[in-house]
Amino acid sequence: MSGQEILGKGTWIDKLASELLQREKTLGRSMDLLRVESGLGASGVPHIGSLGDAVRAYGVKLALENFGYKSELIAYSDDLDGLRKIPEGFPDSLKEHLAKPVSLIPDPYGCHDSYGMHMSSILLDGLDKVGVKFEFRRAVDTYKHGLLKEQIHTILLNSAKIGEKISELVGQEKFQRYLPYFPVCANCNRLYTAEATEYIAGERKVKYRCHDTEISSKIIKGCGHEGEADITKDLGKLAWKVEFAARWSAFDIRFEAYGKDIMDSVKVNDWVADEILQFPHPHHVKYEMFLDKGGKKISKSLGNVITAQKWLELGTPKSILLLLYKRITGARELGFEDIPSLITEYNELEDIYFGRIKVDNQAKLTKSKGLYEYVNLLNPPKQPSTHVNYRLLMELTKIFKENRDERVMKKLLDYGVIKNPEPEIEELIRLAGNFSDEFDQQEKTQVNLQNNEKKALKILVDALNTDEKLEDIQNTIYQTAKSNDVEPKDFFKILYQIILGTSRGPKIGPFISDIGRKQVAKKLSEYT
RNA sequence: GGGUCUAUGGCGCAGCCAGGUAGCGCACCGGACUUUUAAUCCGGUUGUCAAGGGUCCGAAUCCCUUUAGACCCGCCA
Repeated sequence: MSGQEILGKGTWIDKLASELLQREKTLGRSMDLLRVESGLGASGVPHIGSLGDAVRAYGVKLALENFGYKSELIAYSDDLDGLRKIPEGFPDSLKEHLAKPVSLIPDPYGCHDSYGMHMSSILLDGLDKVGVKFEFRRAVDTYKHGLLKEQIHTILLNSAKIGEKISELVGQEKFQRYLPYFPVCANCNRLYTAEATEYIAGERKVKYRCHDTEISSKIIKGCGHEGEADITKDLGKLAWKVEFAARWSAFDIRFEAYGKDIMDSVKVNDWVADEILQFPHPHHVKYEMFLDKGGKKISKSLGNVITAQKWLELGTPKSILLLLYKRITGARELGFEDIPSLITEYNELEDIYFGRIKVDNQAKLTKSKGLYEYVNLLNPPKQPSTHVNYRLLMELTKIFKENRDERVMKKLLDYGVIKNPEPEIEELIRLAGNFSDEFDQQEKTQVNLQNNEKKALKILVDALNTDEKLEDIQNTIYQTAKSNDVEPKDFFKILYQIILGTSRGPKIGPFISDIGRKQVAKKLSEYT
């Protein structure tokens, strides 16, 4: 035992926050307000990874507050980025807007002020739904109001030095030839095509020429326009390699997480912040990308995008928060099929938190309780909720497709799993139902029947159709099979295949009563 | 070229970041219930934690080396 004390609530979030505090103390900066930042992409459909960045940053904010400091999360939409590619499922009409800042492109669905806002809103909506609070900022306003003008000025004055450093740190040489600033071409409204070559410091203007460029292995035509852009008010933006640094300095950001795909950019930006802008870079944590179940990067074109909205149709907000807070290290293969186990895991954590499950190891107990608190955004409920085994719910929702809420609830009451119908349970039934519908649409199994099996099935159909009260459907099925030379085992299997599309299922007699004898008879008769 | 992650029963994975009894699901075996199906419930078997070294009273966990796989960066963001 190292004798190390447990920090805060014992999670990686607390550890990170305390590292941050330690660092700020050493730097001697004001600690009146510790801002954390999360960058939101605005050019593609936001997926769970983008959400994760903000949710985790919010966790750090909560940890800082828990340590007694004031903190704030800035959610910054990169809506001055140019559109590089039309996302899957979006209209081709966007083509004419390629390379334009996403905040200058009209919303193809007409519901927001721009394409960029449309995309950002999807993410903001996700954050609202899981309960994350933030201050929203937009790149387009930030530049328009000249909030970064001093930083841009300093960066452009030092562009030669920066270009050299970029080459040294990450081997990229283009900024030895061009300024790390992209004006929006005054003639064609395009970004990236305008290459800035000279900074007129006295006028705070850059000279540029709009020419052809290559983005995502596609040639974007420039218009040939030559002009000057005023960095304090004309539209344009810093290149990513230096933009974070400018933002950190202007907004006084003390923490920002980043994905491993932008590791190099962060390395450069840290240097620019420290050495050029004289603003000690924020504390960082790096996380891995979410991959799909085959270990492939999640990408729109592969159709494996996991959005918060879709997730929340299938699982609880807490299942997302648990996923994102349980750990940050390690590569993650992720799919919607993880939802049931996350919900189960949450219930376990709740049991630990309320002392229903004993955990001997003190450190682990603290950590589990802490994780539970973070998943509840440090505002845990006073009472444990009613737990329903999610697997049971999925089984039940698979069986009942009509009047699902009512009938599944009734079953749960019958089984004694719950005492009273509760709205939360109703919600769980809805989610589990969506999940079943989504993942249980197995192809209509072709059931090939022998003559004797057909005959047995016909007799069973007749029996089910009579109004006579059948003492025991289970028994009837069994006897019907036996008296027609069909192995009961096979006969049951056939019934499961026809009714459920699987080769196994719940005890079939009571099950048929539940669904309704006539209804089952009708379905079975299709195969006779 | 540079960088990151991963490797744990037959299969799929958790545990690792803050060292202290190697766990879960599926599969498998046994029992209960059952009219020899199924479901459910109870119990059980399965591991040199990739290999090697180091630190430590103690390592799946921390450090170094090696092997294998995956991913990211070297357009843009």
